[in-house]
Amino acid sequence: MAYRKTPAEIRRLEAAREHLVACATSVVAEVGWAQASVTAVADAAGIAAGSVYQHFPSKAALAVEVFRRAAAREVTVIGGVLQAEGDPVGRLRRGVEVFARRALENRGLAHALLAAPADPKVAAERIDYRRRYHTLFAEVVHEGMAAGLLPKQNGEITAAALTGAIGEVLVGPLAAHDESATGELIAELTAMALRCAGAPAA
Amino acid sequence: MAYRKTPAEIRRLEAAREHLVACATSVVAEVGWAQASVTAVADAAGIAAGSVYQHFPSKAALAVEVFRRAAAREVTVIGGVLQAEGDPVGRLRRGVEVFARRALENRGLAHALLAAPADPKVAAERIDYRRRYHTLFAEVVHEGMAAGLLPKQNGEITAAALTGAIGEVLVGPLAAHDESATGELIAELTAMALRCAGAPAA
DNA sequence: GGAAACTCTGAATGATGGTTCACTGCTTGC
DNA sequence: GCAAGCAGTGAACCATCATTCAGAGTTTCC
Repeated sequence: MAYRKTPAEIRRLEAAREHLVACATSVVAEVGWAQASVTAVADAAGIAAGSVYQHFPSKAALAVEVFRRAAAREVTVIGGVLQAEGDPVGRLRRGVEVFARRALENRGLAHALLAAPADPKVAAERIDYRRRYHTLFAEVVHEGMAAGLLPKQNGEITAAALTGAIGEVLVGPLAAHDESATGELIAELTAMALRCAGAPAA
Repeated sequence: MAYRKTPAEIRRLEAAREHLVACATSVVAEVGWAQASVTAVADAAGIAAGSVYQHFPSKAALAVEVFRRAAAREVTVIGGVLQAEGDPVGRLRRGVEVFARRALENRGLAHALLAAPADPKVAAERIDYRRRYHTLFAEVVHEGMAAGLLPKQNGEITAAALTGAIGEVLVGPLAAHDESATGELIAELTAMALRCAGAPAA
């Protein structure tokens, strides 16, 4: 017993891991999952390729961690908005707006989360990620129906539709490089979402 | 000049190519793009792996051909429905219905076209495929607005939203193996699509 | 029948990129 | 200072497939 990790050493290792995850996230946001090789990620973090395997058992595990962190951040934010106090329809509108704004502000990452080609493990995470949005939207839709603000409908289907609709509308602008007409885009997107859920026109 | 393809030989080669495309389509529908190796496809067609390269310069070229054929069939059918005579809203409803019914009747292929992980060349085709739906939906929405049946809106955004919404709603059931409640699914899906475009409730 | 030109075969080739590992150098506890 | 044990390195290793190619089998035309 001539070696035992001191607290400072543990902190240093954890920091290195965090740094790796952060750098990997940047690389993925910039070049997508397919181009984010272990070498590229390691280079970005300033370490050797082999060192990645001191923090993660495989490339897939690192990729999953990157996805989960980013996905959790988004879901938390949107969940907070959708589950706030007050009018369900207003919350839905605001949720869509925040979703779109955040995506357009961090396009690379949004594209990686929503649409960029990814290996199977990450694709599985993405399904889960979308399911979480389904759940959140379904809740609001159900509350809206209960409050008599939305017509009778299958909340789960509407929720899935909202997820898909918002994603598809944003994917084009996310891939494009011009930032024109963001305001109009968001206005039209929220209007569409409200119609989709059956909210009466303002 | 001691050899020149006879018409029968040309026909035989074309048939072989068609057969290869058909078998490749089946394989892709069954196991997805990622698992459809050249060997697997060649085996399914009853030829050697090397023979694939007499009909296509690369695996990617074959994959693109498979995608294009299947995509063109779907777009043609849905286009026919959406561009028929009569009430734009009715055509939209019917288009969504036909889309969903066909997808649920050929789940493997629908999944391959809509969602299954694919290599870049195929992914690019998929973007084009979805753009064709955008165009078709946008036309109907514009006609609906012109006829005063739909409220003022950005037709392109609604069209993209419809594409994404329908895809997302179907992807779950497409992956699942139970065929329960197909009727209700289609009914709810069409109702959602009409709300999304702003058609007044029936 | 036979030479030329083609199709078909499937094992060898090659490229890619994740993973390993022998080695270097640092940290720990005595 | 020193022995033990760990973190970090990066070149070698390895697995996976798409792709090639030399040879075998067919078809064509004289």
